[in-house]
Amino acid sequence: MAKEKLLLLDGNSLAYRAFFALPPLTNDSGIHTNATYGFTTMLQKILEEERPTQMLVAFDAGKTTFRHESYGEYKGGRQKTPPELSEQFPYIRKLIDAYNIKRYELDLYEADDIIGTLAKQAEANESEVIIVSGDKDLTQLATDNVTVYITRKGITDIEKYTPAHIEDKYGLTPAQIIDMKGLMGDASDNIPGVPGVGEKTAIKLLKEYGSVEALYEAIGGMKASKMKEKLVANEESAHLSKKLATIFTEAPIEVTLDELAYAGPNEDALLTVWQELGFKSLIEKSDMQSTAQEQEEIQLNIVNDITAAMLKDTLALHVELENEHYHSCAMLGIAITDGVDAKYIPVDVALKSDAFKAWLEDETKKKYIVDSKATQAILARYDIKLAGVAFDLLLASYIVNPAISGDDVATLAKEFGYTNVQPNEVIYGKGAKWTVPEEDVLADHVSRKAIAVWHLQPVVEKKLQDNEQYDLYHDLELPLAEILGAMEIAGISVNVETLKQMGQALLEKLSVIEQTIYELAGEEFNINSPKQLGVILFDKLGLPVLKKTKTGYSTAADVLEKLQSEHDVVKHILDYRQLAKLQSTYIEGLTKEVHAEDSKVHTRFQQALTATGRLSSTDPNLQNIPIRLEEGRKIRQAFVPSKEGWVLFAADYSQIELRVLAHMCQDPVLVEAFKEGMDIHTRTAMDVFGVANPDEVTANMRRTAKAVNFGIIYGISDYGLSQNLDIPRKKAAEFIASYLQSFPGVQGYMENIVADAKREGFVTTILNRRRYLPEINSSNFNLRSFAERTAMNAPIQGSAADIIKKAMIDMDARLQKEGLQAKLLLQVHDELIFEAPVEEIEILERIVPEVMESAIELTVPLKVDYSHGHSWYDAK
DNA sequence: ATGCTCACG
DNA sequence: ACGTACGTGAGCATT
Repeated sequence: MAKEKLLLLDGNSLAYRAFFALPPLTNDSGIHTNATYGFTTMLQKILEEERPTQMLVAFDAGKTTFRHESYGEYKGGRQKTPPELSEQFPYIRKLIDAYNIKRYELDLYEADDIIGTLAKQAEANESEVIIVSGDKDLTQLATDNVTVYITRKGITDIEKYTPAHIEDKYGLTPAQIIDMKGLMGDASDNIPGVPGVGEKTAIKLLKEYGSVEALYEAIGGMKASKMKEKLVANEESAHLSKKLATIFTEAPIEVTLDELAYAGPNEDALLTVWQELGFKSLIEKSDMQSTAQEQEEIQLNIVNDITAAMLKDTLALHVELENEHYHSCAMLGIAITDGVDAKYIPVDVALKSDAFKAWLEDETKKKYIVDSKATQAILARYDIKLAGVAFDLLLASYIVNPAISGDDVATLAKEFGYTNVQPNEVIYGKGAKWTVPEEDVLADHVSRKAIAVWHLQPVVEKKLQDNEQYDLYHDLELPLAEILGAMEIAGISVNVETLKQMGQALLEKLSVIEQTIYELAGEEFNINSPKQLGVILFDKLGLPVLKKTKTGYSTAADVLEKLQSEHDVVKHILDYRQLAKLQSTYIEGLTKEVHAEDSKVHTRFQQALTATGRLSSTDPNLQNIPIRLEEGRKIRQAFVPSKEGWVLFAADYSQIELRVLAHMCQDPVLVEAFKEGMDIHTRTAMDVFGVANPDEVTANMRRTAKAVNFGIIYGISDYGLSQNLDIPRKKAAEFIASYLQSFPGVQGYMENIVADAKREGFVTTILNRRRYLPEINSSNFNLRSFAERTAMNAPIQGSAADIIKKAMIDMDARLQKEGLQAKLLLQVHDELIFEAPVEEIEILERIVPEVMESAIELTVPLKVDYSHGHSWYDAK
């Protein structure tokens, strides 16, 4: 018989966890759903990952348990279960039933005891057992066959406690967890323990004595101390606490293991509960949606001949593509609609119609499109210059809420309550199963997309108007899409030969370093594998473990840097890492992206992706080409102008984010510093360190001040700063306090922006871009803190993005007005890269800074630095 | 598919 | 006490 795998869930604990981890969601009928939703997602994930053969969810029974007999105050002083949670328990039971999972509760016993008892029985049967709970007490049950999963931060993130993990984490055996509880107590269960003994002390004592009993036997020999006094005075409490914390594994349960067989959910029942609770995303994700998503009939003609009458003044247009790589992929089909009926135009029919091409290029013929940039780019490959874009669903949705994910029309449409279009996955399948369907199915799908766009245009534009974001969408993002399209289509030339030579040199260097590492390590292994590297460094060579990841030892650069003095191999590994990154990502990866026809790379700028309003760049990412280290920076020598006699011209904003901050907070010292053109990090150092004269600021003071400035932009935390500067957290906290005292305007801004976010649920940028922060009022400290830091950072990063986007639009207009050949090629968050005939450099040096600096007027000046050269490397 | 690491602003 | 800097994308190893 195949080995059984038993999954035991602590129902109460997980429901509580889910309730407090998630914001207070409600469904359409006003029922709270955060606990049910969290519980469901956790369950889905664990079912998917573990595929158990047996399952049970245990619940606590009534108020009193056998523990109350020995200790009346057990779980005393607990806050009453919030009513918002109580109302969800019936649904959780319903959900469990719909999954066909056994649930069980037993009078006088807690869920822990049921779980402990069953785990023990199953282990005797040689089953594999997994226990899932939010309560670390359960870890005492871990054995070689029983793993305890404890949720951490949220509910789907799980820490797996095996005996080895417990040894690693606490230096204790699972059984000693009970002793630990006995000594330190547990406030949430009102278990007293020994006052004054916390986790650290408890572990120390247990490492020395082994158990509570052994400790008290040996206590006579312990040298006199405050701690000894406390231990002696509370001996009884320690023994009682240990008893209370001990999970009872002999509970008189009436279920047997054979009753726990799990064979999957009752899909109909589950779907019904999900619908009742309003779990739309889960319904959509599951395979059960076919029953859920009824599609209405549409009017559709497949046309073989395009007539003038079809090409109206305003139409929704959808060009369906094979995949997202619109610079290289094929078109699958085209649809147009005026909302009444749809016309599906096969690609070959469209391409041979001059009337259709003329319509596409006619500025006065208005088009409503999902993704105008993709459409512009694909048509450009057939020498068609798309004009007259009057609506872009992707951009409009993104401005309404940048968190709206995905570029699939169905996903976007659903956000606005329109469901009469299927997700791509349903039509094409995904992964290896992807196929283009029969023409009638394809025609229907593509037409539905066009119809969706037509219907959504007024809906989404209205929403933009209501939010006072129409201008941002219409005057900034929409024209920017066309400019980005032109940049992508233009591409940037890459000298493949240069890359190839660099690659050769790198390979030689790498193989030398590789051999050195093997020699120093005493064996060959895969240096690229953090797992294997960890074994070599920390097990074999015995280096101290300073940081761990979820899955093992951390071998990140900041850790290795601290280990350099411990062993010679570390330095070589750092070198290897640096060069290997260059080789794989920037030599090999980039080379693969160069188009053979024109020797250029054509990135795609994602305009509707980031949470803050920034762009991102893919295939290849041209926004993370190395610059900080010289070896990497040389990669930029391969980026060259596309024509003889041309050069690359680069212009970047100096300190744009800090200037934005100065503008928004109006702190007098910060504003003054920028107005006077001071070095801002030096100025900050003067204030933080209380130095009156810039000359007295040392390099180290400036470096610290710079880190503090970054911290301010990111939403400061003492821990973050301490990590960055590798200083004690206390020291970091002092720097921050000193900063905020010197710049009270900044402090006020930070406080206000967080308060605004808590009230409104979102923060905004200079041009009224929004970022919603649903977790800002969470009772979960981590979620809330993250949202608070985001509230501080998003307006700064987002406003900087607004500014450079506006500058790109102004710059495009200016280049046209001046009749220049210069072309904008790239944007890298705070810099613009052009190529131009060398004769135009003089004029660019005048107009580029002028346009960029006046893109949006702030109360502090914007400053732009610029340079040019025969490669991107030389434009420095 | 996911986690780790590392490249950029 | 909690457990962290903000925003991205790509390659590799591993499951």
